Amino acid sequence: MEEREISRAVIGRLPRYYRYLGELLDAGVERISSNDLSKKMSVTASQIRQDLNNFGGFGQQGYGYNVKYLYTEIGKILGLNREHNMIIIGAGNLGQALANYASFEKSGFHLKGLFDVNPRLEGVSIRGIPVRMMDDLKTFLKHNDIEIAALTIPKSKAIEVADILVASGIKAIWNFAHTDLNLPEDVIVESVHLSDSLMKLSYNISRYNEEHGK
Amino acid sequence: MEEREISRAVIGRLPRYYRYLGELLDAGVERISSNDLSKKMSVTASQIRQDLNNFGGFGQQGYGYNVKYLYTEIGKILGLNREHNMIIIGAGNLGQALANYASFEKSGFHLKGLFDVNPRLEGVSIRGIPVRMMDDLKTFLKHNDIEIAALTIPKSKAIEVADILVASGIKAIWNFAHTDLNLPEDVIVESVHLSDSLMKLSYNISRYNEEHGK
DNA sequence: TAGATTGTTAATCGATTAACAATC
DNA sequence: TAGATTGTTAATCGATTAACAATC
Repeated sequence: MEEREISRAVIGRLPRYYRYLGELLDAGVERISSNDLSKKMSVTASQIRQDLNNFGGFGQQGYGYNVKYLYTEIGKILGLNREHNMIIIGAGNLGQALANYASFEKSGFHLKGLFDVNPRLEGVSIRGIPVRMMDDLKTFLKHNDIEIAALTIPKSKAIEVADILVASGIKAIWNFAHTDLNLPEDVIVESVHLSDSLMKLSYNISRYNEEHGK
Repeated sequence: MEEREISRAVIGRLPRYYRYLGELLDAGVERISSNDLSKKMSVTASQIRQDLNNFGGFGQQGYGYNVKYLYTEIGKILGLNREHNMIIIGAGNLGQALANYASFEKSGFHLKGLFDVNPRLEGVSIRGIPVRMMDDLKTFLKHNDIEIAALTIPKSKAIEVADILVASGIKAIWNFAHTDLNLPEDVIVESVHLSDSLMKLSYNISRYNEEHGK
Protein backbone atom coordinates (compact mmCIF):
# COMPACT_ATOMS: atom_id res chain seq x y z
CA MET A 1 0.00 0.00 0.00
CA GLU A 2 1.52 3.22 -1.22
CA GLU A 3 1.33 5.77 1.60
CA ARG A 4 2.48 9.16 0.52
CA GLU A 5 3.53 11.37 3.38
CA ILE A 6 1.17 14.29 3.71
CA SER A 7 2.82 17.58 4.49
CA ARG A 8 2.34 19.33 7.78
CA ALA A 9 1.12 22.43 5.97
CA VAL A 10 -1.79 20.51 4.50
CA ILE A 11 -2.73 18.90 7.80
CA GLY A 12 -2.59 22.26 9.49
CA ARG A 13 -5.23 23.56 7.11
CA LEU A 14 -7.68 20.70 7.53
CA PRO A 15 -9.23 21.92 10.79
CA ARG A 16 -9.90 25.26 9.18
CA TYR A 17 -11.65 23.64 6.22
CA TYR A 18 -13.62 21.59 8.70
CA ARG A 19 -14.65 24.71 10.56
CA TYR A 20 -15.85 26.53 7.46
CA LEU A 21 -17.69 23.50 6.17
CA GLY A 22 -19.39 23.16 9.54
CA GLU A 23 -20.58 26.74 9.26
CA LEU A 24 -21.86 26.18 5.74
CA LEU A 25 -23.63 23.08 6.96
CA ASP A 26 -25.28 25.01 9.78
CA ALA A 27 -26.30 27.64 7.27
CA GLY A 28 -28.01 24.96 5.22
CA VAL A 29 -25.68 25.19 2.23
CA GLU A 30 -25.75 21.96 0.28
CA ARG A 31 -22.90 22.28 -2.17
CA ILE A 32 -19.95 24.54 -2.74
CA SER A 33 -17.30 24.93 -5.40
CA SER A 34 -13.64 25.27 -4.57
CA ASN A 35 -13.88 28.74 -6.03
CA ASP A 36 -16.66 29.95 -3.72
CA LEU A 37 -14.99 28.36 -0.71
CA SER A 38 -11.69 29.95 -1.65
CA LYS A 39 -13.28 33.39 -1.53
CA LYS A 40 -14.79 32.80 1.89
CA MET A 41 -11.54 31.50 3.29
CA SER A 42 -9.12 33.81 1.50
CA VAL A 43 -7.07 31.03 0.00
CA THR A 44 -6.74 29.90 -3.60
CA ALA A 45 -9.19 27.45 -5.11
CA SER A 46 -6.20 25.58 -6.43
CA GLN A 47 -4.89 25.04 -2.94
CA ILE A 48 -8.20 23.72 -1.71
CA ARG A 49 -8.43 21.18 -4.53
CA GLN A 50 -4.79 20.24 -4.17
CA ASP A 51 -5.17 19.78 -0.41
CA LEU A 52 -8.28 17.66 -0.64
CA ASN A 53 -6.87 15.48 -3.37
CA ASN A 54 -4.18 14.32 -1.00
CA PHE A 55 -6.91 12.25 0.58
CA GLY A 56 -9.10 11.38 -2.37
CA GLY A 57 -11.53 12.86 -4.83
CA PHE A 58 -14.38 14.25 -2.78
CA GLY A 59 -15.89 16.44 -5.46
CA GLN A 60 -17.65 16.07 -8.73
CA GLN A 61 -16.87 17.85 -11.96
CA GLY A 62 -19.43 20.44 -12.86
CA TYR A 63 -21.01 20.26 -9.41
CA GLY A 64 -18.43 21.05 -6.79
CA TYR A 65 -18.38 19.51 -3.32
CA ASN A 66 -21.29 18.28 -1.28
CA VAL A 67 -20.88 20.15 1.99
CA LYS A 68 -22.24 17.45 4.27
CA TYR A 69 -20.19 14.72 2.63
CA LEU A 70 -16.96 16.71 2.60
CA TYR A 71 -17.48 17.76 6.20
CA THR A 72 -17.90 14.16 7.26
CA GLU A 73 -14.93 12.96 5.24
CA ILE A 74 -12.59 15.59 6.64
CA GLY A 75 -13.90 14.68 10.07
CA LYS A 76 -12.87 11.09 9.44
CA ILE A 77 -9.43 12.15 8.24
CA LEU A 78 -9.02 14.13 11.44
CA GLY A 79 -10.05 11.12 13.51
CA LEU A 80 -13.25 12.72 14.74
CA ASN A 81 -15.23 9.60 13.98
CA ARG A 82 -13.46 7.84 16.83
CA GLU A 83 -13.83 8.20 20.55
CA HIS A 84 -10.82 9.54 22.42
CA ASN A 85 -10.41 9.16 26.15
CA MET A 86 -8.56 12.03 27.70
CA ILE A 87 -7.25 13.25 31.02
CA ILE A 88 -6.05 16.66 32.09
CA ILE A 89 -3.00 17.05 34.28
CA GLY A 90 -3.16 20.34 36.08
CA ALA A 91 -6.55 21.56 37.28
CA GLY A 92 -5.69 25.24 37.41
CA ASN A 93 -7.55 27.81 35.37
CA LEU A 94 -6.29 26.51 32.07
CA GLY A 95 -6.99 22.88 32.90
CA GLN A 96 -10.46 23.85 34.07
CA ALA A 97 -11.01 25.88 30.92
CA LEU A 98 -10.25 22.84 28.80
CA ALA A 99 -12.39 20.64 31.02
CA ASN A 100 -15.32 22.95 30.47
CA TYR A 101 -15.14 22.99 26.68
CA ALA A 102 -18.31 21.16 25.86
CA SER A 103 -17.44 21.20 22.17
CA PHE A 104 -14.57 18.77 22.68
CA GLU A 105 -17.01 16.26 24.08
CA LYS A 106 -19.16 16.65 20.98
CA SER A 107 -16.16 15.86 18.78
CA GLY A 108 -15.54 12.60 20.60
CA PHE A 109 -12.97 13.71 23.15
CA HIS A 110 -14.15 12.35 26.48
CA LEU A 111 -12.69 13.71 29.66
CA LYS A 112 -12.14 10.83 32.05
CA GLY A 113 -9.98 12.37 34.72
CA LEU A 114 -8.44 15.51 36.15
CA PHE A 115 -5.27 15.53 38.22
CA ASP A 116 -3.49 18.08 40.35
CA VAL A 117 -1.01 18.30 43.18
CA ASN A 118 -3.00 20.86 45.13
CA PRO A 119 -4.83 19.07 48.01
CA ARG A 120 -7.37 21.89 48.17
CA LEU A 121 -8.70 20.75 44.81
CA GLU A 122 -9.16 17.15 45.92
CA GLY A 123 -12.77 16.10 45.46
CA VAL A 124 -13.73 19.25 43.59
CA SER A 125 -15.64 18.25 40.50
CA ILE A 126 -15.70 19.82 37.07
CA ARG A 127 -18.48 18.71 34.77
CA GLY A 128 -18.91 15.74 37.07
CA ILE A 129 -15.24 14.73 36.92
CA PRO A 130 -13.53 14.81 40.31
CA VAL A 131 -10.05 16.21 40.62
CA ARG A 132 -7.71 13.46 41.72
CA MET A 133 -4.32 13.75 43.33
CA MET A 134 -1.22 13.10 41.26
CA ASP A 135 -0.31 10.14 43.49
CA ASP A 136 -3.27 8.30 41.99
CA LEU A 137 -2.21 8.90 38.39
CA LYS A 138 -0.33 5.67 37.75
CA THR A 139 -3.03 3.50 39.25
CA PHE A 140 -5.70 5.39 37.36
CA LEU A 141 -3.91 4.86 34.08
CA LYS A 142 -3.56 1.16 34.81
CA HIS A 143 -7.31 0.76 35.17
CA ASN A 144 -8.48 3.16 32.47
CA ASP A 145 -7.78 3.18 28.79
CA ILE A 146 -6.63 6.73 28.21
CA GLU A 147 -5.28 7.90 24.90
CA ILE A 148 -4.60 11.62 25.36
CA ALA A 149 -3.23 13.62 28.27
CA ALA A 150 -3.43 17.40 28.30
CA LEU A 151 -0.55 18.90 30.24
CA THR A 152 -1.60 22.16 31.84
CA ILE A 153 1.10 22.38 34.45
CA PRO A 154 4.13 24.60 34.87
CA LYS A 155 7.20 23.90 32.79
CA SER A 156 9.18 22.87 35.86
CA LYS A 157 7.04 19.76 36.33
CA ALA A 158 6.13 19.07 32.72
CA ILE A 159 9.07 16.96 31.64
CA GLU A 160 8.92 14.75 34.71
CA VAL A 161 5.17 14.22 34.39
CA ALA A 162 5.45 13.56 30.66
CA ASP A 163 7.86 10.74 31.40
CA ILE A 164 5.43 9.18 33.85
CA LEU A 165 2.65 9.43 31.29
CA VAL A 166 4.73 7.78 28.60
CA ALA A 167 5.81 5.02 30.95
CA SER A 168 2.13 4.43 31.71
CA GLY A 169 1.29 3.99 28.05
CA ILE A 170 -0.19 7.34 27.08
CA LYS A 171 -0.18 7.69 23.29
CA ALA A 172 -0.48 11.42 22.85
CA ILE A 173 0.24 14.55 24.84
CA TRP A 174 -1.41 17.91 24.34
CA ASN A 175 1.24 20.10 25.83
CA PHE A 176 0.54 23.56 27.22
CA ALA A 177 3.70 23.83 29.29
CA HIS A 178 6.23 26.42 28.23
CA THR A 179 8.78 23.86 27.11
CA ASP A 180 9.40 21.32 24.39
CA LEU A 181 9.03 17.68 25.33
CA ASN A 182 11.58 15.24 24.03
CA LEU A 183 9.75 11.95 24.06
CA PRO A 184 10.07 8.68 22.19
CA GLU A 185 9.01 9.22 18.62
CA ASP A 186 6.00 6.95 18.89
CA VAL A 187 4.46 9.39 21.36
CA ILE A 188 2.52 12.11 19.62
CA VAL A 189 3.03 15.59 21.01
CA GLU A 190 1.04 18.63 20.03
CA SER A 191 2.13 21.78 21.80
CA VAL A 192 0.28 25.01 22.36
CA HIS A 193 2.78 27.64 23.36
CA LEU A 194 0.68 30.60 24.38
CA SER A 195 3.60 32.88 24.99
CA ASP A 196 5.01 32.11 21.54
CA SER A 197 1.71 33.21 20.13
CA LEU A 198 1.70 36.42 22.15
CA MET A 199 5.24 37.16 20.97
CA LYS A 200 4.21 36.80 17.35
CA LEU A 201 1.44 39.29 18.04
CA SER A 202 3.92 41.61 19.65
CA TYR A 203 6.32 41.25 16.70
CA ASN A 204 3.59 42.29 14.34
CA ILE A 205 2.73 45.31 16.44
CA SER A 206 6.37 46.45 16.43
CA ARG A 207 6.61 45.92 12.71
CA TYR A 208 3.43 47.91 12.16
CA ASN A 209 4.64 50.73 14.37
CA GLU A 210 7.95 50.89 12.51
CA GLU A 211 6.23 51.11 9.18
CA HIS A 212 3.99 53.89 10.41
CA GLY A 213 6.80 55.77 12.03
CA LYS A 214 5.87 55.40 15.65
CA MET B 1 15.11 52.32 3.48
CA GLU B 2 14.95 48.86 1.97
CA GLU B 3 12.58 46.74 4.04
CA ARG B 4 12.58 43.16 2.91
CA GLU B 5 9.48 41.27 3.96
CA ILE B 6 10.35 38.59 6.48
CA SER B 7 8.54 35.33 6.00
CA ARG B 8 6.00 34.08 8.46
CA ALA B 9 7.95 30.86 8.86
CA VAL B 10 10.95 32.77 10.17
CA ILE B 11 8.89 34.85 12.58
CA GLY B 12 7.19 31.74 13.85
CA ARG B 13 10.56 30.33 14.85
CA LEU B 14 11.81 33.39 16.71
CA PRO B 15 9.94 32.73 19.97
CA ARG B 16 11.40 29.26 20.07
CA TYR B 17 14.92 30.59 19.63
CA TYR B 18 14.17 33.08 22.36
CA ARG B 19 13.00 30.32 24.65
CA TYR B 20 16.11 28.19 24.14
CA LEU B 21 18.41 31.14 24.53
CA GLY B 22 16.65 32.04 27.77
CA GLU B 23 17.30 28.55 29.05
CA LEU B 24 20.95 28.73 28.07
CA LEU B 25 21.19 32.07 29.80
CA ASP B 26 19.68 30.65 32.97
CA ALA B 27 22.14 27.79 32.75
CA GLY B 28 24.97 30.29 32.67
CA VAL B 29 26.09 29.50 29.12
CA GLU B 30 27.95 32.45 27.66
CA ARG B 31 28.32 31.60 24.01
CA ILE B 32 26.93 29.08 21.57
CA SER B 33 27.57 28.16 17.96
CA SER B 34 24.80 27.68 15.47
CA ASN B 35 25.88 24.07 15.30
CA ASP B 36 25.49 23.38 19.02
CA LEU B 37 22.19 25.23 19.13
CA SER B 38 20.96 23.30 16.11
CA LYS B 39 21.53 20.02 17.94
CA LYS B 40 19.64 21.18 21.00
CA MET B 41 16.72 22.43 18.96
CA SER B 42 16.66 19.75 16.27
CA VAL B 43 16.91 22.15 13.40
CA THR B 44 19.76 22.76 10.95
CA ALA B 45 22.55 25.16 11.80
CA SER B 46 22.06 26.62 8.37
CA GLN B 47 18.50 27.53 9.17
CA ILE B 48 19.48 29.23 12.40
CA ARG B 49 22.09 31.37 10.67
CA GLN B 50 19.78 32.10 7.77
CA ASP B 51 16.95 33.08 10.11
CA LEU B 52 19.06 35.36 12.26
CA ASN B 53 20.64 37.06 9.28
CA ASN B 54 17.25 38.32 8.26
CA PHE B 55 17.66 40.77 11.10
CA GLY B 56 21.37 41.39 11.13
CA GLY B 57 24.67 39.78 11.97
CA PHE B 58 24.52 38.87 15.61
CA GLY B 59 27.41 36.45 15.64
CA GLN B 60 31.12 36.51 15.22
CA GLN B 61 33.22 34.26 13.01
CA GLY B 62 35.23 31.76 14.95
CA TYR B 63 33.30 32.50 18.14
CA GLY B 64 29.62 31.91 17.59
CA TYR B 65 26.88 33.88 19.28
CA ASN B 66 26.94 35.57 22.63
CA VAL B 67 23.90 34.12 24.38
CA LYS B 68 22.99 37.19 26.40
CA TYR B 69 23.36 39.52 23.44
CA LEU B 70 21.42 37.33 21.05
CA TYR B 71 18.68 36.81 23.62
CA THR B 72 18.31 40.55 24.07
CA GLU B 73 18.34 41.25 20.35
CA ILE B 74 15.69 38.66 19.57
CA GLY B 75 13.68 40.11 22.43
CA LYS B 76 13.86 43.50 20.74
CA ILE B 77 12.81 42.05 17.40
CA LEU B 78 9.83 40.48 19.13
CA GLY B 79 8.94 43.80 20.72
CA LEU B 80 9.63 42.61 24.25
CA ASN B 81 11.59 45.76 25.02
CA ARG B 82 8.37 47.74 24.92
CA GLU B 83 5.50 47.89 27.34
CA HIS B 84 2.17 46.60 26.09
CA ASN B 85 -1.10 47.43 27.80
CA MET B 86 -3.61 44.69 27.53
CA ILE B 87 -7.17 43.83 28.46
CA ILE B 88 -8.97 40.52 28.53
CA ILE B 89 -12.53 40.21 27.29
CA GLY B 90 -14.15 37.20 28.87
CA ALA B 91 -13.28 36.41 32.47
CA GLY B 92 -14.13 32.72 32.35
CA ASN B 93 -11.59 30.03 33.06
CA LEU B 94 -9.51 30.80 30.01
CA GLY B 95 -9.54 34.54 30.58
CA GLN B 96 -8.58 33.98 34.19
CA ALA B 97 -5.83 31.59 33.16
CA LEU B 98 -4.31 34.27 30.95
CA ALA B 99 -4.77 36.89 33.65
CA ASN B 100 -2.80 34.73 36.06
CA TYR B 101 0.18 34.15 33.80
CA ALA B 102 2.79 36.07 35.70
CA SER B 103 5.32 35.49 32.94
CA PHE B 104 3.45 37.77 30.56
CA GLU B 105 3.84 40.61 33.00
CA LYS B 106 7.59 39.97 33.08
CA SER B 107 7.76 40.25 29.30
CA GLY B 108 6.13 43.68 29.36
CA PHE B 109 2.51 42.73 28.83
CA HIS B 110 0.54 44.58 31.46
CA LEU B 111 -2.99 43.56 32.23
CA LYS B 112 -5.07 46.69 32.72
CA GLY B 113 -8.60 45.39 32.64
CA LEU B 114 -10.87 42.35 32.57
CA PHE B 115 -14.36 42.39 31.14
CA ASP B 116 -17.29 40.03 31.20
CA VAL B 117 -21.06 40.02 30.78
CA ASN B 118 -21.69 37.88 33.83
CA PRO B 119 -22.89 40.15 36.69
CA ARG B 120 -21.78 37.56 39.24
CA LEU B 121 -18.20 38.33 38.31
CA GLU B 122 -18.60 42.07 38.85
CA GLY B 123 -16.12 43.28 41.40
CA VAL B 124 -14.24 40.00 41.55
CA SER B 125 -10.54 40.72 41.26
CA ILE B 126 -7.80 38.72 39.62
CA ARG B 127 -4.26 39.71 40.48
CA GLY B 128 -5.70 42.99 41.70
CA ILE B 129 -7.58 43.70 38.49
CA PRO B 130 -11.34 43.95 38.99
CA VAL B 131 -13.67 42.36 36.47
CA ARG B 132 -15.72 45.08 34.81
CA MET B 133 -18.98 44.77 32.97
CA MET B 134 -19.01 44.91 29.18
CA ASP B 135 -21.13 48.07 29.28
CA ASP B 136 -18.11 49.89 30.63
CA LEU B 137 -15.79 48.76 27.86
CA LYS B 138 -16.09 51.73 25.52
CA THR B 139 -15.66 54.27 28.30
CA PHE B 140 -12.72 52.35 29.68
CA LEU B 141 -11.00 52.31 26.31
CA LYS B 142 -11.55 56.04 25.94
CA HIS B 143 -9.67 56.74 29.16
CA ASN B 144 -6.96 54.10 28.93
CA ASP B 145 -4.34 53.52 26.31
CA ILE B 146 -4.77 49.85 25.51
CA GLU B 147 -2.90 48.15 22.72
CA ILE B 148 -3.92 44.51 22.92
CA ALA B 149 -7.23 42.82 23.68
CA ALA B 150 -7.39 39.12 24.36
CA LEU B 151 -10.73 37.68 23.28
CA THR B 152 -11.67 34.74 25.46
CA ILE B 153 -15.36 34.67 24.73
CA PRO B 154 -17.59 32.32 22.77
CA LYS B 155 -17.58 32.50 19.02
CA SER B 156 -21.17 33.80 18.96
CA LYS B 157 -20.10 37.09 20.57
CA ALA B 158 -16.58 37.36 19.21
CA ILE B 159 -17.21 39.10 15.91
CA GLU B 160 -19.49 41.71 17.46
CA VAL B 161 -17.06 42.45 20.28
CA ALA B 162 -14.11 42.60 17.90
CA ASP B 163 -15.90 45.31 15.95
CA ILE B 164 -16.42 47.35 19.11
CA LEU B 165 -12.75 46.96 19.99
CA VAL B 166 -11.61 48.08 16.57
CA ALA B 167 -13.97 51.04 16.63
CA SER B 168 -12.46 52.00 19.99
CA GLY B 169 -8.94 52.00 18.57
CA ILE B 170 -7.54 48.65 19.68
CA LYS B 171 -4.47 47.80 17.61
CA ALA B 172 -4.19 44.08 18.12
CA ILE B 173 -6.44 41.20 19.05
CA TRP B 174 -5.33 37.94 20.55
CA ASN B 175 -8.22 35.78 19.51
CA PHE B 176 -9.19 32.59 21.31
CA ALA B 177 -12.70 32.38 19.92
CA HIS B 178 -13.45 29.51 17.60
CA THR B 179 -13.82 31.71 14.55
CA ASP B 180 -11.75 33.81 12.18
CA LEU B 181 -12.07 37.56 12.53
CA ASN B 182 -12.29 39.64 9.39
CA LEU B 183 -11.04 43.00 10.47
CA PRO B 184 -9.47 45.97 8.73
CA GLU B 185 -5.97 45.04 7.68
CA ASP B 186 -4.33 47.53 10.00
CA VAL B 187 -5.65 45.55 12.96
CA ILE B 188 -3.31 42.76 13.95
CA VAL B 189 -4.97 39.47 14.75
CA GLU B 190 -3.26 36.47 16.24
CA SER B 191 -5.55 33.53 16.75
CA VAL B 192 -5.17 30.53 19.02
CA HIS B 193 -7.59 27.89 17.87
CA LEU B 194 -7.44 25.24 20.56
CA SER B 195 -9.77 22.87 18.81
CA ASP B 196 -7.69 23.07 15.63
CA SER B 197 -4.73 22.02 17.70
CA LEU B 198 -6.61 19.11 19.24
CA MET B 199 -7.70 17.99 15.78
CA LYS B 200 -4.13 17.93 14.57
CA LEU B 201 -3.29 15.75 17.55
CA SER B 202 -6.18 13.51 16.71
CA TYR B 203 -5.11 13.30 13.07
CA ASN B 204 -1.68 12.15 14.12
CA ILE B 205 -3.13 9.48 16.41
CA SER B 206 -5.26 8.12 13.57
CA ARG B 207 -2.32 8.13 11.23
CA TYR B 208 -0.20 6.31 13.77
CA ASN B 209 -2.89 3.72 14.39
CA GLU B 210 -3.27 3.08 10.66
CA GLU B 211 0.43 2.57 10.25
CA HIS B 212 0.50 0.14 13.12
CA GLY B 213 -2.55 -1.71 11.94
CA LYS B 214 -4.94 -0.83 14.69
C1' DT C 1 49.03 31.98 12.74
C1' DA C 2 45.67 28.12 12.55
C1' DG C 3 41.14 26.79 13.74
C1' DA C 4 36.56 27.79 14.20
C1' DT C 5 32.48 29.55 12.79
C1' DT C 6 29.89 33.07 10.80
C1' DG C 7 27.48 35.47 6.84
C1' DT C 8 26.03 34.73 2.39
C1' DT C 9 25.64 32.78 -2.17
C1' DA C 10 24.24 28.82 -4.78
C1' DA C 11 21.75 24.39 -5.11
C1' DT C 12 18.01 21.72 -3.79
C1' DC C 13 13.82 20.70 -2.27
C1' DG C 14 8.96 21.36 -1.36
C1' DA C 15 4.78 23.95 -1.54
C1' DT C 16 1.76 26.91 -4.01
C1' DT C 17 -0.36 28.50 -8.09
C1' DA C 18 -1.71 28.16 -12.88
C1' DA C 19 -3.52 25.71 -16.56
C1' DC C 20 -6.26 22.49 -18.76
C1' DA C 21 -7.97 17.97 -20.09
C1' DA C 22 -11.36 14.93 -18.10
C1' DT C 23 -15.97 14.44 -16.92
C1' DC C 24 -20.20 15.21 -14.48
C1' DT D 1 -25.44 18.85 -25.40
C1' DA D 2 -23.12 22.94 -23.25
C1' DG D 3 -21.44 24.74 -19.07
C1' DA D 4 -19.28 24.17 -14.90
C1' DT D 5 -15.94 22.54 -12.11
C1' DT D 6 -13.07 18.97 -10.61
C1' DG D 7 -8.63 16.25 -10.51
C1' DT D 8 -4.12 16.48 -11.92
C1' DT D 9 -0.01 17.82 -14.41
C1' DA D 10 3.21 21.48 -15.24
C1' DA D 11 5.21 25.99 -13.98
C1' DT D 12 6.43 29.06 -10.53
C1' DC D 13 7.64 30.59 -6.38
C1' DG D 14 9.60 30.41 -1.82
C1' DA D 15 11.94 28.11 1.88
C1' DT D 16 15.48 25.06 3.38
C1' DT D 17 19.92 23.11 3.06
C1' DA D 18 24.63 22.88 1.46
C1' DA D 19 28.86 24.95 0.54
C1' DC D 20 32.42 28.02 1.13
C1' DA D 21 34.83 32.44 1.20
C1' DA D 22 35.34 35.95 4.70
C1' DT D 23 37.01 36.89 9.06
C1' DC D 24 37.39 36.77 13.99
